[in-house]
Order: sequence, then structure tokens, then C-alpha cells
Amino acid sequence: MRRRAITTTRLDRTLAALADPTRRRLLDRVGRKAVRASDVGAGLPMTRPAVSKHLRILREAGLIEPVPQGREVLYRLARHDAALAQVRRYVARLSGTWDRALAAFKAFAEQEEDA
Amino acid sequence: MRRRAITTTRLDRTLAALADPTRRRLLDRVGRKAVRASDVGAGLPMTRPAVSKHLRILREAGLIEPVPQGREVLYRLARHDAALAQVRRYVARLSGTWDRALAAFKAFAEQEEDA
DNA sequence: CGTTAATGTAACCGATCGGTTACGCATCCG
DNA sequence: CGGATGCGTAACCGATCGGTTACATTAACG
Repeated sequence: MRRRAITTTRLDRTLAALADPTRRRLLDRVGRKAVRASDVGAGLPMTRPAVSKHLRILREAGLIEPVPQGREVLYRLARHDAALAQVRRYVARLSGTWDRALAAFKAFAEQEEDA
Repeated sequence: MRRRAITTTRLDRTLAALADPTRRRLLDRVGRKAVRASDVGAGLPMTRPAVSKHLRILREAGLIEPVPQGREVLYRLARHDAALAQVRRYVARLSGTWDRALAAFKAFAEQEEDA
């Protein structure tokens, strides 16, 4: 035992990336329009390296991508939204499971009512 | 600085709960049909307390709920899917952002083409 | 060509995480 | 009633996380 998940899938990485409120905030900013690396964290209570690490996580999750421009680096949403699409599919599947479960529950409740 | 997010929102909790593959697996099992606490982790390489802690996280995220039955406890999907709905809304909003960004990018590419 | 500006990374630190073993507590059953 | 069963939690442990400061690198500019 003690072994932890050896393989970190992309769904894991993407969900983990989205699970942090700071990262969602940064992602939101990048989503409005491409932003310089230095500007992404403007006004947020943390240093530039912290932002840089968040950007790395978002990048490795497939959510954003860097666009080097001379010595600056712009960040924008990834042109291929495969990562988010995977999350969407998972959530959709889970919602389906929920619908079925709720239907079954309602059926049970009505059956209970008869008794 | 150094302060970490003081307020952990429900969206945070739910996304974090879903970000772990083991927890998604347990959630999937519970989703098929209500399962006894002891049985949820059957066959998985971990001890019962570990499963219990995962169940607690899924429960506090609003995804599952316990149904005490004598000395046993069944777990089922939460009857109110508010937590998942919130995730769904967030993902939908993010998808919208993506669509706009991709459209803008395509427009830019075509404009580039003209030049 | 040397300096400055922009970025990323390494090394470190306290807190949290995912797991374990040990224990406590309630409920059933002989 | 007393043991057994089912469940949760406390205490602990190594690994990871989110932040920091310090440094390395690369591109622009006088």
C-alpha cells in the first residue's frame, strides 16, 4: 500500500489546476485577452515567481499557452481546448449519472408512497 | 503576504474533491447505486479509514450524502446537485470565454492573411 | 558592448494532503 | 448483558503545494 497514483492523467491536472481560486482568477484574466506574464498577477497579493508557477501549472494543464514576443511573453488561452473539453465531458457524464440517480430516487419515493 | 485563501468556497471544495482520481472512482461507484461505507473501497489498495476520509471530502463538497441504517451507513449521491451544478455553470462560462477567444483568434488570423 | 528589463527556475519553508495504525463509540446478536 | 461488527476520528508521517527570496538567462537599448 502507501502507493499514490503513479499516473497523473490530464483530467487530474486540469481539475487540479482549476481547483485553486487564484489560478481561476489568473485564467479569467488571460481569457479576456492575452496578457504579459508580468501583468497577469497585477494587484494580487503575491510575488511574480508565485504567478509564474501558477502560469506553469495552467500551461501544463493545457489551458493556456505562452506567446513569446521578444523578451516578453504573452499568455493566452490554448488554441486547442482539448483539456477543457475533457473536463466538460466528465462533468456531463457525471450529470447524467445524477439524473439517473434522481429519477431512481423519485421512483422509489413514489413506490414508497404506495405502501 | 504569505496569507493563503482565507475563504474556501464551495466551488473550490467541489473541484478539489473531483481532482483526485481515487475520489472520482469512489464517486462513480456511489453513483451507480447506494453503497455501504465498507464496500465503497472494495478492491482498492487502501485501508478503510482512507476511504472514510475520501467519503468525508466528497460529502463536505456536497456530492454525496450518508444514509444511516442501523449500525451501517449507506452513501448515495446528494439529492440536491447544487454542488455539481455550480461546477457545470463554471465550466460552461469558461467554455464561452474559450469560444469568444477562438473566434477572435480566427478573425485575427484572417486579417493577418489579408496583409 | 555593457546595462537594464522580463522571465523563469532553484532552494527553501510552513501548511495541507493522502495514506497509515490505533482507538472510541454505537448498534446488533448470541 | 457481553462480545462482535461497522464506522468515524485522532495522531502521526512522507510528499506535495503555494508561497517566498535569490539567482540565471535572454532580449532590448543607450
